[in-house]
Amino acid sequence: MSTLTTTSYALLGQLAYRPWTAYELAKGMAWNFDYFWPRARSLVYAEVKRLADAGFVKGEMSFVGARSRTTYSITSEGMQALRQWLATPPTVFGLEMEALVRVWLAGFGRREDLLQTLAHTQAEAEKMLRVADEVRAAYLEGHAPGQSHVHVRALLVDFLSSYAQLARDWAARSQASVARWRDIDRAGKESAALRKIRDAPGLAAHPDRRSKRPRTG
Amino acid sequence: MSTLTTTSYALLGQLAYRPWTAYELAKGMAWNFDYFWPRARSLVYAEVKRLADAGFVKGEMSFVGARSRTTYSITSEGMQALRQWLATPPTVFGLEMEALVRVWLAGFGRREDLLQTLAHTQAEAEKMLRVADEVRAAYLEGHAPGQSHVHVRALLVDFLSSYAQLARDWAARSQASVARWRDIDRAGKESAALRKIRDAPGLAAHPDRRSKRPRTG
DNA sequence: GACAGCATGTAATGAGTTACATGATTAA
DNA sequence: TTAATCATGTAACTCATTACATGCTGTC
Repeated sequence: MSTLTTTSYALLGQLAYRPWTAYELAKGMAWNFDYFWPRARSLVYAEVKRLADAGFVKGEMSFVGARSRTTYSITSEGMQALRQWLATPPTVFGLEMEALVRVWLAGFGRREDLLQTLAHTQAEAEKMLRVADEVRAAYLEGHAPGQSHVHVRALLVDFLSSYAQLARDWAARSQASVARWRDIDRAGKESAALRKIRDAPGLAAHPDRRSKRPRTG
Repeated sequence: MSTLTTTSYALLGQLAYRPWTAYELAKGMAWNFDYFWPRARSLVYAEVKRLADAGFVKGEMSFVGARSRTTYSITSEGMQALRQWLATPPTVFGLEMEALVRVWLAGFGRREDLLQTLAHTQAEAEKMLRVADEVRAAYLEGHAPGQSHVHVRALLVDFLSSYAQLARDWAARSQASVARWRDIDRAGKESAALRKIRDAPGLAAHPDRRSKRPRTG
């Protein structure tokens, strides 16, 4: 066990609250991290075993009928490792968004393909907003699973809701643009494109871009 | 060669413009896709070879001194595969953002660790905004590498700039919140957190949330 | 008593990364 | 002529995924 991965720390973090069975951990990974650190269920089983080998968690075996089940809890070494990691700077900053790859390549496909991609993105973003609504309601009503950490979870909710809204709005306005095209070719679309590029947010603050401005194109 | 990956299609897409050497392809991957489909340089060499084995691209070997160099170009089968893929629905929608994992776990670390994570995120987002500024300037001046596809690239620029702005603004306002804390514990921070959660965007449109509203908390 | 769904994993495989190696080119 | 940088890969490894296997539990 040379170094732990971000996934390892996500698991350690869940175990820092209380002991979980492997199955519960897998469910928790999906519920808590899927929108910003998605991992397959089966990886959890393997990873928590690595953590046990390294002494950061310990597993207690019990039985359900003839079947064994392991409940894991964090050790003090595990807590220490978690605390140390939290003090290091983050490494990964980025998206992984296939839809954007498709947009980059859109010129080689059909206009309808692009519209489909955008519609799909909008639908996914709206699903995310609905999930966010439920999570927000749970916190506001005081019975969210992470209620004891509301003050930090609020930062997450803020980011994820804002992101989902951004994705939805972008998909919607992009669909509106593309819907006005009659094909995927460039001809006759440059000036609108350049206007969009000019109006995109830059490093300087643009408090009310996209507001009505004199049409000078 | 059973199935191609998104990375394969990203490469095919670059080759759809013109032939490239493996080195140029690797540079292009970094330049064009790093912000939404980041992949290691070495993967490009392996992947383009797979594409050649499958007949989707063909490589032409030449020499620079004693050293060989391969220039790849797309075949008609490759173009066809690309077009077909563009007609399928996208699969992946999501972030992969370590910083958010750290926020989720922040309660187990120190307040300064959280501030560091947020500052790092803000710096990265600002770097991204600077890059976006350069890209936008290149398009507006008419000499961007992808100028012939401005009309679709404008959609990308729109998304990425908006995303970078979102990340920066979130990091900034979150730092402001956390700066007001004296420790990482929950005590005394609930009501502000709940206010933040309530004000986060939901499925319904909130055109001017976060505007001044009567303080009733 | 069977069928659906929950629970608990293992096996095989692959996509992707880091580290290494080394030739060519350019500037000091 | 050395050092830095650009160019062109290969090798070893691991993180992660998909597919499979199988036991338990409730219900019709």
